[in-house]
Amino acid sequence: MPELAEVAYACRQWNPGIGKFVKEVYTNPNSRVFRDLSREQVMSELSGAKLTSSATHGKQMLFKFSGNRWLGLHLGMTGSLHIENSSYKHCKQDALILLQSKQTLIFRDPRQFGRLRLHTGKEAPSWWSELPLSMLDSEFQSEILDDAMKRHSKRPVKALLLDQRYFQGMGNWMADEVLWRAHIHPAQRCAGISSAVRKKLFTQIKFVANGAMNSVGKHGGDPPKGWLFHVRWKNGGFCPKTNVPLIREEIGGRTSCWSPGLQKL
DNA sequence: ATACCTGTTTCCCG
DNA sequence: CCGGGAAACAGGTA
Repeated sequence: MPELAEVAYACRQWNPGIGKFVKEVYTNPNSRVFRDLSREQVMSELSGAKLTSSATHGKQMLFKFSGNRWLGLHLGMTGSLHIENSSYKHCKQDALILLQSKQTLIFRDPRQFGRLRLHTGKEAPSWWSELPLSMLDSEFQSEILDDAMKRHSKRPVKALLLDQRYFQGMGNWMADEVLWRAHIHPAQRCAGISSAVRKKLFTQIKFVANGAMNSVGKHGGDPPKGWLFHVRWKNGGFCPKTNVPLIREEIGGRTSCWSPGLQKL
């Protein structure tokens, strides 16, 4: 379930492995997550290396190993990280396994939309250091939203929110949550949004990003009670604010859920 | 059997 | 060159 806060939580699953050496590496020869690199290189570079730190930025993860090795990891649609004891036997969906003396670190991804990257160097790779500002950063301010909306004036606002160039870590459920709170219809074109409504939108982007980190990001469970999240997954849900039946429809290429009346075109 | 899916990249169009 | 949208990727689940 990998959006901003779920990625942060997933990343922490490997924390018990920090400071420990990797004895052995398993790579699944059939997994597409290796499409940008060679499995042989992953095995040779990570075998014997010590995991020294981990970090996330939006949906991206970066693990640092001794010997100036770096492993970039993206969970895609169905990726997940796990930790098991050292007698763990891999299953079909496991893409990468780092075997340590006391535990096994697992990257599992049945649908294989995730991806791995390798980098060697004193500094983190440029694709990481050049990522757009995080929504959680105090420097993430409304000008970013204003500029994006100006540039993409014809796009439905829902599609803009999902654009990782501007909103690192925003995913489908977060975007629906934000628009529901800001009372904006997901199909609304950016050009049709007033600066007053834009302000509300920015406030809710920050609120949902921070709120998700403080709930999902901490314990890995669901967001707080009352969030749209709990009722948006399937047809038949009701708006937590107005108790009116919700609408689900594809907008901007993704299933969107909104509350008619509250969010009008 | 069929439809659906918490993401990203690539390709095509204007 | 750009912005915008659809298709493709793949397999588990309902």
